[in-house]
Amino acid sequence: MFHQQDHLKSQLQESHPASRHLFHCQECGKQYNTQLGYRRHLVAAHSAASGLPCAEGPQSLLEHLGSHTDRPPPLDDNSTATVPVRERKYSCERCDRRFYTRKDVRRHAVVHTGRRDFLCPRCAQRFGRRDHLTRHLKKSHAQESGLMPPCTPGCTPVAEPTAGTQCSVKEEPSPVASDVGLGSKEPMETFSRDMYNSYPMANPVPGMGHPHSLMQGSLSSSMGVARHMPPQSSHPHHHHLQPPVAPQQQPYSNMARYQHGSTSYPRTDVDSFLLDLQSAPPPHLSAVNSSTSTSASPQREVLGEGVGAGGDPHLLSRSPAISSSELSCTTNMDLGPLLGFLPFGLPPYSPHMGMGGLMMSYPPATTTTSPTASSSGLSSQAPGPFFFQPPQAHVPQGPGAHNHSQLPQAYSSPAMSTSSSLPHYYQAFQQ
DNA sequence: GGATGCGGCGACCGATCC
DNA sequence: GGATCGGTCGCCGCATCC
Repeated sequence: MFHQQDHLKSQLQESHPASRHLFHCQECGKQYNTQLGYRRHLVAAHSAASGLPCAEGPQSLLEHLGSHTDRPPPLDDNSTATVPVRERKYSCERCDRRFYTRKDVRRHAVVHTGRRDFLCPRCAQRFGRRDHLTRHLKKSHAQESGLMPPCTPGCTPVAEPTAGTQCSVKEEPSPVASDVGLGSKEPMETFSRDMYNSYPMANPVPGMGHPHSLMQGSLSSSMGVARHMPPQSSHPHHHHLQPPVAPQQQPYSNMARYQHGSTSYPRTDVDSFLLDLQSAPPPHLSAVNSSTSTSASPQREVLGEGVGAGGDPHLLSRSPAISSSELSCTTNMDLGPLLGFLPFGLPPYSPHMGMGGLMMSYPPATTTTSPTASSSGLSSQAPGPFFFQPPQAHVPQGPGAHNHSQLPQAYSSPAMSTSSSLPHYYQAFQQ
């Protein structure tokens, strides 16, 4: 669909969003809105005679141009004078480090949050980025499993329940992040990262037994999340409960695409979801939360509160756009206290970690599912080995069963209606 | 020297704009 | 409907650590 030039254009415009019509070719007089267009023009029309310092051919010139964009323009600009210097326009709020794109800033945020959401299913080592886990798996565990890395598309995690599973530890930000972020937009970012980077947590330690056993009556179910994902949802991007009976049918590729905050989420649904989270009442852990977590994670506060503590039990699930995996992460159970005792190299649990508690979500042990979940038939979008256990205690399902009218007043607070889309989670600290 | 952390960036995709 | 925007994913190279 899109090619390198298109993407380059996007990227360049991202770096220079206000630089439309700023690129003027002094050789032919053509103007271009974007640096990319101008570059392409240079490559296509003036690559040989443009006086570009590169002796490389046009084939590689376009790519090579990027290597020059950090440099100041030549003082005696005969031809390419108006090419602006590519600057690291996007800076990190916490360290003032600068990046070329916002996405780099976002990814960089992990450095400050200390989040390591990606857990190696074989050695329980955690990584802050998925590709790190992938690389780790390829390098360190390739021969052990003889399988494709769990996070590679096409894998069948459940076919390899313990090894071939992409794991995500819902690790909340480190104390550093908590400290730094409080003054800024860290909470939102933290949550956004939860939303985006959370992956199903398969059993990371084969010796731990069936992961389901850990979460009988998981927080997810106790919170009533995903219980009412409209099985007949007409939205193609809606994420549905994963029928526990066939989790292996979910290609990871599908999961990844939607689980990480794809922009495909219906805006309205995300809005309502954000609304719910942001307007959640003050921290008050639900019974489940209190029994499994001692940290006062804002994330959990919101999530736990919204459902478990008198809040709308449909808080999370009310937004059908939220994938089951997302729900899994947002309803993560803080297993820090538990895992702190487990001998696989996880950092000891510290109640002072705040958002840094190790959180994982496991699929429930039982295979009893609501007809809704089992019949959703949308396993392709559910995360690999991970799935939701619809709560045993059901609430009325079907359209209208979870409309906003049932929400507490706070959930419809207009003050929280500023968020407009899921990507804006990140914009909270991008701007 | 290998593993890991990190940034750069290409590929791809869905949403939105025009 | 094409162009554009904004997002995730993952590869690569480099730096650092052990």
